[in-house]
This record gives sequence, structure tokens and C-alpha cells, in this order.
Amino acid sequence: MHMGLTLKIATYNVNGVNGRLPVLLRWLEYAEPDIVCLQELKAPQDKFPEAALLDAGYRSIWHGQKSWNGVAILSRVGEIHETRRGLPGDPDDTQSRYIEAAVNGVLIAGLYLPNGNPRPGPKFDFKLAWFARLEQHLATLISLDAPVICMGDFNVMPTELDVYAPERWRDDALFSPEVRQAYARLLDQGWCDALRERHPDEVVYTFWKYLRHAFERNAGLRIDHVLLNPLATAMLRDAQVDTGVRGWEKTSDHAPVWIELSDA
DNA sequence: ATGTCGGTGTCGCACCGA
Repeated sequence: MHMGLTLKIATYNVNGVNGRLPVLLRWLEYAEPDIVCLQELKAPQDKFPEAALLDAGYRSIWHGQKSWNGVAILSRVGEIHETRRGLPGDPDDTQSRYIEAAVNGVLIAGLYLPNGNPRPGPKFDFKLAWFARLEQHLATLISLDAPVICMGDFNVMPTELDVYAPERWRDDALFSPEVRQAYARLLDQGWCDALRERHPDEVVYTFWKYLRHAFERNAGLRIDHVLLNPLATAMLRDAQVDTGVRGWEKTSDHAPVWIELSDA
């Protein structure tokens, strides 16, 4: 990162990048993020709206997949130097859930962690295995001599404060002890949960189901997270959720989350 | 259990995953 620079970096689970394109473009214009990670593209590799995003001022790299998953990194502040797509450790994992790139002197890791329901079951086992691979990989990134930002839909509520009705989520794959412990181990590695760092005691949600007017009732969850290595943590100036976006027409069930980093 | 989306397949309504 260059001296005197401020970067606004965001993550947004769009829940279908093509069905959601008008909302995505509207949010980019409204929020003016410099770097963005997207999840749940739900688009094959050749159906990503590269041209529309270029028109909006963003270049992109993406890892698409038919029907499900899919992650992307957008930048309006220079080239995106891809360093990795897919987590190491399982050659049989074909799901597009991880993408990583160097942009403007910072390393960006964008991820979409498996949902894992129903628990118990093979999907839950896959979630734990994926989490273990993430843990291993992030251990290799935390001490890099550059700010590292690992962000996305983790499908984990880290604490009771992050769930509108904790008792109803006890057995769910998003709130199970194994998964919360895995998230806590990332923090133990030294990663800083940026949103919680800036809002220690506040109820902050990033996701509300479409069902039963969850947003209107603020029956939400905090499952989209921004993790910072120590160098990035020292530059953290702000972290917020664009909650209003969740109230827009034809919106995603997630709201965008962003941070501001500055070396000034 | 509830009930709401996008994407996909087979064709105008079913299913799946979330």
C-alpha cells in the first residue's frame, strides 16, 4: 500500500450476480468501494457480467460455477494479480469458493464457506474439512509483509451476540460448537474480526432471511466477516454494514460489509 | 414447520440449495 492512501474494501454475497446485477451496480455507485469480494455468483464462468462491471469502472477476476457458489474480486484501483483460486488440500474439491489476489499492495482473499446443513451429515463434514483447509492456508498468510484482508460469507455466527435468537440456532451448522470453535481458532492465529473490533458491544447483522419479514423484524445474523492480519489491523479506520441495501427492491438476503484502511 | 428467493430443467411450473 502506498503512503497516504485510503482504501475502501467490501464484501457482498450477491445471491446471483446476474439476477442481482441492477442492485449490484446501484450499490457500487452508492458506496464507491475500491475493492470488492463477491460471493454466490450462481453463474457459469462465461456468464459473468464482466462488461457491465467494466462500464461501471471495475475490472474483475472470478471463479464461476453452474447453479451454485462462485466468487469474484473487483477493483477500481488498479490491476488484480491473481495469486490463487481454490483452497489447497483437496484435489477433489471442485466447488468455486475461494479466490485470492494482490491489488494495490494489499492481499485480498475472498471466500464463500460451505453452509453445512443439515447437521450432522456429509455436507456438515465437508464444511468442517473446508474450514480446516482454510485454517491451514490462512496460517501461511497472516505474517506476510503486507496488509492481508480475508473476507466473505463464512456461514458462521461467532457468538450469541451475532444471532437474533441463539436458542433456535443451537443445532444449526452455522452456529454449532465445532464451527464456532474453528472460527475462534482463526482469531487465535491473530486475525482481527474488523466489524466486531469497531463495534464491540453492538448488535450488527449482515444477513436476514427472505422469510417472514426477517429484515423488518431485524431477525438477522452476522455471518459475513472481514478478517485482518496485524499489518492491516493497524490501518483499520472504519468497518460498517450497508444495512439499507437489504431494504432495496430485488435485493440479496445479505447486506454489503465494508472496511476502510489508511496508512495516514 | 414456516415460507422466499435465484438458477436450472422442462417448457410455464417443478425442484434444489440457502
